[in-house]
Amino acid sequence: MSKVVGVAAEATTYRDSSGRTLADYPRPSVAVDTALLTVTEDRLSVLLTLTEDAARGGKAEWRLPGTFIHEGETLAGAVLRSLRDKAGVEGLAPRQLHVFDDPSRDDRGWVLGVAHLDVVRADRLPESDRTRLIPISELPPLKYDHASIVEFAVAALRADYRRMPDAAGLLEPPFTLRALRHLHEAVLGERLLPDTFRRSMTPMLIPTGELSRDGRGRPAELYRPRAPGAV
Amino acid sequence: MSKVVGVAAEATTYRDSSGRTLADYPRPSVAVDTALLTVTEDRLSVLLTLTEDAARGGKAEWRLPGTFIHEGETLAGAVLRSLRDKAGVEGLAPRQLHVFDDPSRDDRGWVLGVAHLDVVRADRLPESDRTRLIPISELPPLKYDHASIVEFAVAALRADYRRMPDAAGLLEPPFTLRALRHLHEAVLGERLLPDTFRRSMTPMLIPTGELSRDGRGRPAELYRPRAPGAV
DNA sequence: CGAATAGTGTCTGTGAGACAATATTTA
DNA sequence: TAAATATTGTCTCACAGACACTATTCG
Repeated sequence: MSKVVGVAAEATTYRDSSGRTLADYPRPSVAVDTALLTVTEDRLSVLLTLTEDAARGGKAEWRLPGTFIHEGETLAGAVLRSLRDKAGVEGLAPRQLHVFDDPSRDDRGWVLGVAHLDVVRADRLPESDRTRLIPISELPPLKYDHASIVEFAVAALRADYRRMPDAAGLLEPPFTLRALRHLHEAVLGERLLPDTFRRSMTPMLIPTGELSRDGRGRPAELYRPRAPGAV
Repeated sequence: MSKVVGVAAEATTYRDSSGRTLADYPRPSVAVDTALLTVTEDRLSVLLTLTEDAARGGKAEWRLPGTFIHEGETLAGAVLRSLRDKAGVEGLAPRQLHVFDDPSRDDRGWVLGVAHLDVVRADRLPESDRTRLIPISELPPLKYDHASIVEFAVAALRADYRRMPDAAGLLEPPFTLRALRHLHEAVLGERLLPDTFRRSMTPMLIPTGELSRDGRGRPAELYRPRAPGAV
């Protein structure tokens, strides 16, 4: 039998009931693609990059940052690596969304795509001519099934924000209820009543006693998120 | 470079910016494992199988049915194949739950495990000496991370049943509210008040006008599930 | 003082939980 | 008729939405 390159060494030790090893069966390439969401100028936005094809004379197309998973690496590790390499962002917490498995979804071959969501404050995203922050209400056509990934990601993030204050940590504590409400309005894409919002959020916030003196009117109290599960 | 066997043919056509093809990078094996849930004797149960190791003198261990994905096959296709081959069940609707990606989770090598949930009526599950239906409250130790998969699956199914009547179609319509309530009690693992349950479910049910004459007391009306999204 | 913003009082409607009453059948 | 089950009435509580009012600051 021909020699097999580029596969896990340990995979050659195990033999199944037919005497075959894992390496004797075809394996898919596995990619991770990440919808990196953030809020800029009160709008929920996603980080897009230009395809490499553009650099080689092909048509420029927008896509989500992604990469193929390496041996010995977790999916989250691959996501962090791709975000570092393609967007220059560090230290995030990727969340797995869905595996896209249509055998013909990638014209390069048999590729499973594991969609991820990650969230980061916009000020930690460096500007670049290969990447851009686009409001999710103004998405251009995306390559592969990346538009579906953005849909999954937005739905997941909105569910989080309906459940608790600043689930993704986009706000630096302590913050005012006004700032928190503006953030939620951006994420959810709808206006919220200040009094209803306050009453629904205060059980999950700890008042600091300090006041914010930013705006014109009466100073607002500053809050910190309460540890989830606490009374 | 050495010849590569057992990989997608098309994968050799595409070359990336470094001139490499997909086949030049190591790829993981991808397995699907399925928690096949059902209700027997008013208890939520899962289908377990004995590991092949047992047949070859190894220690007998319980696991979920699973298989490696084949080329050109979808994940759902692999799940259906594994359930047909290992449990003799046909015609289900697998639902993707989560990818388990710990590089050391499988001692045979680098294997990603895509956990799935599927649901079927117990009477369609043939008896076998290699498979068993075990109530989820009495699970034995499971191989790999299969105990986590069962947890994911149970949580997903319970969320479905909290949302709508018989989300998985375990009941043959038309059915009485009593039968539906017993089913929900089995899935959720808790008692439900008959009147509260009725009022929460009737908006999603269509009364047939027919009556059931099974039990002793006043006959119960028979209902069919309303198409989701309808008024 | 007046504008602006923060925060509270309170009314209303909705829906879940709970208990009680009524309805219809079989033994 | 008595027991069993189905179905409805209704009370209470909690909470979201909505509007109005009070509180505190800056210019």
